Amino acid sequence: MISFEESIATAVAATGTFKKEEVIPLLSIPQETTHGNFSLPCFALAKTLRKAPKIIAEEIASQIVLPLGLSKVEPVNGYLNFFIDRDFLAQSVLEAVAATQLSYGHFAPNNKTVVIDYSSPNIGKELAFHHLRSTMIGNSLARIYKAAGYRVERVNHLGDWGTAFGKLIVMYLREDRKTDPATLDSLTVKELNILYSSFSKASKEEPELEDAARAAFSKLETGDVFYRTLWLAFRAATLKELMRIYNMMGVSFDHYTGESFYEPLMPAVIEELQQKNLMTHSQERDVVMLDEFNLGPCLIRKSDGSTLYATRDLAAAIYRKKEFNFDKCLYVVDLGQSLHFKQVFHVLEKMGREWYTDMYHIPFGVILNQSEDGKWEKGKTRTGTASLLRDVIEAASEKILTFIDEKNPELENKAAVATQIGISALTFNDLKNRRLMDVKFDWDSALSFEGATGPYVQNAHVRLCSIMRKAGYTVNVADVDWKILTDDYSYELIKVLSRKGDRIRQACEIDEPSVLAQYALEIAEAAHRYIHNDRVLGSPEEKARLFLVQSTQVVLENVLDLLGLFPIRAM
RNA sequence: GCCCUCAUAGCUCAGUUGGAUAGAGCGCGCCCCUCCUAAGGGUGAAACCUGCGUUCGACUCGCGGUGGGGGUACCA
Repeated sequence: MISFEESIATAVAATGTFKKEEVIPLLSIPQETTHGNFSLPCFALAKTLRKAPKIIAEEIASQIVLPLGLSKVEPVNGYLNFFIDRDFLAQSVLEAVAATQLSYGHFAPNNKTVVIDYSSPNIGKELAFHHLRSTMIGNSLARIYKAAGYRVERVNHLGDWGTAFGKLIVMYLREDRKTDPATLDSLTVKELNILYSSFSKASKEEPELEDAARAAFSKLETGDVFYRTLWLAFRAATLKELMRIYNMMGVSFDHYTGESFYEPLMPAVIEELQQKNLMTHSQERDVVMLDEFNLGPCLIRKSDGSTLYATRDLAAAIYRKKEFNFDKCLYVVDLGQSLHFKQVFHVLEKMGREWYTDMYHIPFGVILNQSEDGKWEKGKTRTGTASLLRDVIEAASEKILTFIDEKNPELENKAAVATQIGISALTFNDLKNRRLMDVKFDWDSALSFEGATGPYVQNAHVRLCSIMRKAGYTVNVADVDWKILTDDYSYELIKVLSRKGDRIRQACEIDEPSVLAQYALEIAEAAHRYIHNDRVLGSPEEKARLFLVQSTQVVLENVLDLLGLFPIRAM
């Protein structure tokens, strides 16, 4: 199918004014309905043609031969406004939806591979609310990239290696806990979390504990069997809880390759750095200097010889390139780590890995918590200022359940649906704004489900499903009279549906799920308005209108899915 | 100090890649359930941090301020 933009461009070019390739980037979609579907500003030509834009627009309008599907063109104040035939638009959009269903607006495979690293929580700590961001942004990006034609490798780069484990080990042994298999097997994240905070507290009194932790990690890294047993137990306990939450959220990964996975690969990295003469010894540590990029040094090895996360990220990047031969590799990590990624990418550059330009840090704003003196600052798991993810999910689900009891007490599987709506609400709240925006967390707004929220979008989907259910039959494309779908409400809704492909492309280009979240709101809004104004069941226009309802439902269902929201059918 | 990032209505945010009269939600004022889920629809008041610059045209791009947040060698 030839796009409207293209046929307009061809027609305009035929008048001998604009060149065809000049037109498409200039075409915009006016916000005013009275300005048509596409608008071409003619100001750019004023200089070369030595004419007023107003005159140019009028001349083109009088000479142009309208392509198929356009009903009129109108010159106004130097703009050229194009109007699409309403029934032509209805037919071309809805036929495409009918033919492609959930994959309407998706792109053909492009033979490119993208690796997306997201969620990547630290083992030994409970998931805090801020982990929702990386998890859901990454989850949505993975779905968006797939829709855009990419092969996607979803990687959970678990933080299961590093000094943190030294801390846990030190604390565990210091508290003289049992280390028999049964006890280790029944460990919970909660206990580990407490162990963590006790370490932080204790190390304030005894700073030498920090050294003990580093030593313990060093011992772990050099292969101490007993320490490794403890480490495995800590890891397993966390993973169990992690999987429970991921399942509940509908999130999954192709690879759970944590930092420890790269442990055997690190000596090669260090050797290469040495061979290429990139590593220098400074302040007792092994570093790569990055002065030429106006950056501080990248730390490769501590004074006791153990590695840091930059070392492991280098090994991981090299491994991923070899394993997946990616065209892009994304790191969905908060903006506080942008320096770290800049350093890692530049070290790769210095190592001669020319694919370092395919590595992208996809930063997002941090969750801010209000402290007692009223200032907003980054929450800390350690000090307990950050809320736990499972607590927030639980509170959201509970609140939704009271809604259901009030509005639709007969609903089946109330509790399960409430959880799905609750999680979707939190997810949507996280995705609806540009990812770089900081999020000020407070319980009231996190649990506010009125207005532009997940439940609003889900409700639109539910109402569409409800109409379809009550109709009891589905309409075939061949039986639709397109002329019926030309009133203002149908037309506005169809226009929204027609933009799906554009939105997917844009969301993918700028790695921004909020593009689709805003789009979901647009669909929901147009759908709510449509079914409020155009009665479907029992009306003379029932067939055509029901077909529009079906089409809208399919489009919305997939958009919800691309965002990682549950497209529920009853609430 | 240096680096990154954000600034639009009372509050929380959109703004189609530089285009015409800057849009929503919450809150505030009204209206609409004998009507497919009122978790809805309609309607009113209300805004581009500041100064230069680029441009036919700037909320959007560039430079300088101001304010919030984050980062800045052995945590991740």
